[in-house]
This record gives sequence, C-alpha cells and structure tokens, in this order.
Amino acid sequence: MATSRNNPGNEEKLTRQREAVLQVIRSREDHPTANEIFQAARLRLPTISYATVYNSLRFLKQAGLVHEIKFGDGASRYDRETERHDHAICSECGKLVDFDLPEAAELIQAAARKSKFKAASVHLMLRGVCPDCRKA
Amino acid sequence: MATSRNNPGNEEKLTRQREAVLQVIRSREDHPTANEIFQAARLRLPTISYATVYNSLRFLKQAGLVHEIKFGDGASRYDRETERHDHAICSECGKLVDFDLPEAAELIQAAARKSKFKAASVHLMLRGVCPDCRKA
DNA sequence: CTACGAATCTAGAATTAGTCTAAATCTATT
DNA sequence: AATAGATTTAGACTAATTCTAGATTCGTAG
Repeated sequence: MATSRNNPGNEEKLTRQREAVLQVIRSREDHPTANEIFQAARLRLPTISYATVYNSLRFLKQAGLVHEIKFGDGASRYDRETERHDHAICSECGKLVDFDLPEAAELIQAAARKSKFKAASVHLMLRGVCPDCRKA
Repeated sequence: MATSRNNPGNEEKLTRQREAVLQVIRSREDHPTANEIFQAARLRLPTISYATVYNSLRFLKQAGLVHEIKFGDGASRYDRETERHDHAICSECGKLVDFDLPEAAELIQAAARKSKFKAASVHLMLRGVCPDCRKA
C-alpha cells in the first residue's frame, strides 16, 4: 500500500510546530523572513528550533498553505496568500506588497510561446516607490 | 566642482578588472553566477580576487552594463542583456532563459494603479518546463 | 620628476541564510 | 508496554556575499 502505516489516508501531519509556524504567518499582514518567523514562533513554542522552522516552511509550502517569495535582498519572505498574485517592491524602503493583476495571468500563453516552455505559472514583479516613500 | 580631482568629466573608470568581468559576461550566452565569473576572469587576470569580482559586478550593474537576476536557487545570475526583458526558469533542470514579452511591459500602468506604487519597471517570470526537459 | 590623495585591488576574515546530522522525542499501531 | 516511522532539537556545516585593512595604481600639483 502506498500509504505508510503511520499516515493513514495520506493526510500530512500538521504538528504543533508546523501549526505554530502557520499561525505566525497567518497572523501577519507583512511578509516575514524565516528569522522573523522563528522569533515569533518561539513566543508560542519556546523550544522550537531554527531547523524546525525551515522544515515547517518547506512542509507548508509543499502543502500549499504558504507561499515563498524570493527577490533579491537576501532572505526569502513568506506569504499567507497562496492564490496567484503579483508583487511590488519599493526601491527606497524595501517594502514588499501583494497585488493581483489578472492581466498578468493571461499572458501565460504568450509567455509560453515566446520562451518555448511548458508553462506552469507566471509572476509579475513591479519595482518602484511605495506610497509612503513618495510622500517623504 | 562636483567632479572629483581624479575623475574629470565624471566618467567612471572601466579598470582592467572591471573590463575583464564585463568581457566574461559578454562572452557567454548563459547567465553565469559570480563564482563562474570569478573562475573565468582568473583565466584573463590571474590575480583578480573574489571581492573585486563582486565590486566590479556592482559597478557594472550601476553603470547599466550588466543585469543581475535573482530567483530562488541561491546565487545571483548575471546577464549581458540590459534591455528590459523577461525570464523563464525550468523547474526540472534550473535553466534560465531570456525572452521579451512587450505585453508585460505594457502592464506597468495597470500594475502601478493596483499597487499604488510609482512604477519604475516590471518583470515577468515564467516557471515551467524547458524544451529539453519536456523531451526527456 | 616626485609626492600626494583618491580610488581601486587583494587576501582573507566575517557575516548571513539556509541545510545537514545525529541523537532524543513523539505518535499511531500492535 | 514495545515498536517503528516521522519529527524535533541543537549545533555543526556550507555557500554566497560583504567587510576590512593593507598594498597598489594613477592622475595631478608642486
């Protein structure tokens, strides 16, 4: 049988640690780094280790419960929004915000044709200056 | 005078080392990492150091002579193509290819409106399977 | 020509993000 | 209660990149 003995029905286990990591991400409006998640998770589960945060993030990603965003300033960010969407990053303060541009999703066919890839997803990244930094 | 004494006319200096790094990038079809660039640059300039490669890359980027691409597999890639364009990355083999989708560029207004950012640039990333991996 | 200062380069140490490892713990099933 | 597989922990390890301090280069003033 494909299912392991300790995992009937193939349900992946949402352990206490994974749950804590998920709650941290869901409780935030922003896009925390693994380190920020670790700090916050320790408030809920004081013995949780750094490695477990990474393992949990990998698990949650695979389960489709969180989204990982990598752009270029070092650490990955994690996002509670798992539906397809796009991102804008501020070149002044580094703030990363979500937005959805359905038109971007529609370009998937054109992008596949141009690149000759079998397309799985498309993601649009806007760089610019956020509203707060425009004022300042 | 705004110009420094050793930099008349504000021309930034393309030193031997920077030139070597630029030549390496221009000589390649692919998107080398800093480490690959370092290895290749040493063939031209045996004493060049790792730090200088990074400094040169920063310089060349600022001068608009090369483009840096960060996606999520660790090291940054460098691209000789400096005109706006998009990228596709293969989820099987990690290959990164350039393509241009003018329609993506046209979304910059819509993206700015949605995100409320003052837009500077947009970049589309397609994830999927490259032609080579589709065959295999 | 010589000396000075600014910019750059070099080598290696330091930092950072993330992964790996091995032993301890947990949990579902017998 | 015993077992086995999955998970967690703490800390060692790795890879990418940045920092630092001293050496070098180069253009210009004297």
